[in-house]
Amino acid sequence: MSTWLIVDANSIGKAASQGLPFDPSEEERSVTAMLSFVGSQAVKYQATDLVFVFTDPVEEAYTHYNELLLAATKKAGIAVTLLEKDNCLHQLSHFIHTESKKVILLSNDRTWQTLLQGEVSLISPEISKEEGSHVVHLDGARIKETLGYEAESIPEVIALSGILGEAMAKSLMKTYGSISTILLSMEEIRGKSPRTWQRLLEQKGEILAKALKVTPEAGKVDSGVISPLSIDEDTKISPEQLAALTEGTKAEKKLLGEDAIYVDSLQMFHEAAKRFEATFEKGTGFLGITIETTGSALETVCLSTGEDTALFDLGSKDLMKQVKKLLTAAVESGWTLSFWNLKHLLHQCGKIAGRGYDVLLSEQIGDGMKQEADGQLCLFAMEKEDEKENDRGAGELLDWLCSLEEDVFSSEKDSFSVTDRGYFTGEYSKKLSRIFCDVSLLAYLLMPLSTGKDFDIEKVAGVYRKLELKDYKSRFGKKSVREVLEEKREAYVSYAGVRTAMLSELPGDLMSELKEDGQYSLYEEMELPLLFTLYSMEKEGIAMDTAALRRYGEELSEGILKLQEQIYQEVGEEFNINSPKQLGTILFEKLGLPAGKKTKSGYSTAADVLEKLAEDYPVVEHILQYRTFGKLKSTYADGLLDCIASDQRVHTTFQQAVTATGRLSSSDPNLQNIPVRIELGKRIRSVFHAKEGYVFLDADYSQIELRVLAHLSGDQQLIEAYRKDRDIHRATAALVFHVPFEEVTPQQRRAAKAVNFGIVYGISSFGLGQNLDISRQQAQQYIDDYFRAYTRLQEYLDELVAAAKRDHVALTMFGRRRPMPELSSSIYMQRQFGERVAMNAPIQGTAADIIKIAMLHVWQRLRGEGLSSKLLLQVHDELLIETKIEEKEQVKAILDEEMHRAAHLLVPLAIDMEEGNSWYDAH
DNA sequence: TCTTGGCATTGATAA
DNA sequence: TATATCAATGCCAAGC
Repeated sequence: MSTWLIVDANSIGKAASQGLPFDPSEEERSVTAMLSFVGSQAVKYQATDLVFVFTDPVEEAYTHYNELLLAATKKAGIAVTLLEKDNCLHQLSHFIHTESKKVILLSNDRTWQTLLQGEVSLISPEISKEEGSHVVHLDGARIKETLGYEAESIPEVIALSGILGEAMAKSLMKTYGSISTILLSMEEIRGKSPRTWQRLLEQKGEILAKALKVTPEAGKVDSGVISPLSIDEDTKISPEQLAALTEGTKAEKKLLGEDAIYVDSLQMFHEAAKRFEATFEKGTGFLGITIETTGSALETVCLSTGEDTALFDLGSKDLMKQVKKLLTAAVESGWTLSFWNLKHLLHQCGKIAGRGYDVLLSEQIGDGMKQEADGQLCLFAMEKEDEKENDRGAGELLDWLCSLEEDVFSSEKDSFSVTDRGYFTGEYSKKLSRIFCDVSLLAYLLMPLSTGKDFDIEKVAGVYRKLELKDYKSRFGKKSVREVLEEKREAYVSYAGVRTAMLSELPGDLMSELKEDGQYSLYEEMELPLLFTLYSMEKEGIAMDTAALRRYGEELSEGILKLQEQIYQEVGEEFNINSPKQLGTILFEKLGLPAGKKTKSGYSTAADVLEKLAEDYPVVEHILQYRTFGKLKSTYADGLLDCIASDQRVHTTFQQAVTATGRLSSSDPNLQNIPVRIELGKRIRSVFHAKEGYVFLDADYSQIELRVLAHLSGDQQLIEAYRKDRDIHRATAALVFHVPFEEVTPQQRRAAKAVNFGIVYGISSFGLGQNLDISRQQAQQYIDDYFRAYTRLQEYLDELVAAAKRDHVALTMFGRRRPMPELSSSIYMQRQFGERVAMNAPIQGTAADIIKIAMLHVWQRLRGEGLSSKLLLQVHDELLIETKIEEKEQVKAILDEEMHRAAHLLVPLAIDMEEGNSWYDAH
């Protein structure tokens, strides 16, 4: 028996144009996508004949869409039939009965459900909150089990839905089975839901009429004559037509989830692998890889070349080996592997395989990973269960990834060099980028202001592919990968397929954008190689003296307790000192202290306010001390204790795609804000120590931002001061206050230093006044004097603002871009903010670029020269190296050379270097 | 009622 | 009403 596929062009067209996956504004693409979807269904069900039916009249809003569709189907030589809207069900029903064919209906119109019986089945593409876009397949035999009521009840359900809403209609029908039974049980319904009862009562007649209208018999009476579906012999689908149908754009096909093939046996894998290998041979491109994990095991690997997508269930070690083999083949054929966040992948593989650094605390892993399941990171979702050792070959994948990187490095260990642009280029980074692509870094360079939720793969696809994709959370809610795999396998395949397809397709788009922006070399030569440096730094971690940290915490606890007692006594009651609200009430109402600033919700109790009161009121001094102690205890003593892994080291995460200026940031824990200014806090640094046989070398750039500013502005006075290696703040004070260099008072130097900082941040007299606690006028005077001394600086800063206003972007020396939307704001304050940012971003960003270059060179030389000393931390202008004692002089020389030559400026780059057994001693 | 998530406040770093 | 971060605590509203 031949199989006919009858497509309800109106309803499917509507779904395609309004229900998304597709952009409604791009009707042509929607048509292509829809045709490809229909084609895929035709292939899937081996349809021999295909016919599009349009009901007449066509709804106004979709006229244009339908015209396009009509044209496209005609072009493809596919039969098109116009049905009368009022009796289309009847026409179809007639056709089905007279022709006795196997019929597959493709429609989103629920009234078509009434046609289901025998060999007739219905396919409806749907989009739901739970499952995203998916396909529902119904046939006569399965109606009861799927819907919960008999086929003949369908017209009644549809009629009821119009009055009571779909959910209520279905539930009533499941309970009572038919409208007549429902009407007989009115009293019972009245008890459960009076509103439903009332509506039923009011619209009884309406319901019955509606139900009649949606039966296949409807229309018969009116039209009398049935216009049959006349279908010519030449409507048979040729292979060419099918090929044309399934063309569509690749991404769109992925969206429908019909292209992804779920592979769960070794044999099927081999078949898929053959296809992939054939694709690899065709040429070069990108191969997207996403991997999902559950518990401590890899769960699935999804691969996509953009043309072909497959999801592999990692049920056995053998399969993992096969994946590796496949990837190797891809790399050997010149394919680039693209990952969303490669550093994260390396870490996860390491953890799963039980190597690298140990899992921190198991609870933390669970919680941390769950967040990522919400869609921030494409590659992993992991949950807290099943912590037992379960290596499904993940170690092998890790080995393989690392060996690729290792190969690249070792073969080129002497070839890197510093170019005239001042930063690293060379075969190394080119080879790296040939093998690896990190999409999160590409996206970051293009959109450095994006954060958190709007920085996941679905959103990036939205921006660069104009596709509206659902992320994990909106498709599967809070369900874990494992649950989803068990319950909604098809939906998951579709989800994974889309993401992976995007992963293989986005790099091209993003890279050409970057090339236009002039940022591509920043990616290839700086950010991508840095990824491996950061990975090894994180993996290395830094040793902690746990016992000492615990003692430190206990010491603080005692201090806190004492201060607390004292404060309660002085105030005369107990309250929560940590609550600014309660504290404000106590200080400014009960005790009647003079209130300073205010916040949105009451009195400000910030340190600068309290400090002014501390002299006169001892209790305020105690509160300030309490705050200090509390901060040190909760954030540093307790906080760090929670982060110590079983190797007695803490492994921070360096965020490479967070800041607007290009700096790195550090989290879990943040090791870039360990106290240093006050002695009590600085003591924490003695807990960070070098391991046996090693010593810390700590090098930091001296005033790198001001030096960058001197270079960029070309101000002769400032450049001279640095070339003569003078105390810059003192020199500034001498110029500003018109006194000889030797006679500058500490007070004057302090003021000059504050102005120097202020300049870097984008100066304002108010801000400077705040910082120095002087009047705004006084501060303005300082600024005027300052610019009189450094004449070129003011011009330069003005130029920066002007350029940013003109181009809507601020640039660093190395071409890193920081978009400047603030400057176009209609709000005065926003624009002011924008102006300061326009001055600060190039300076801070250039400094960030320079230290990244230095890091890369230092790290590469440490490895290249076969040393066992390891780079551990970067704190914006500082590098910390755990140095093997025998290697100390060599490492010192490396640090000195590479940090100096990271950039060639008009002023020297000065560094300070110290050594010690702990971070305390070395800084 | 109890838990959870988001916002505000505060303070640590670059120095 | 100075640039860039991360994290802890408290508070309050939403949701179960």
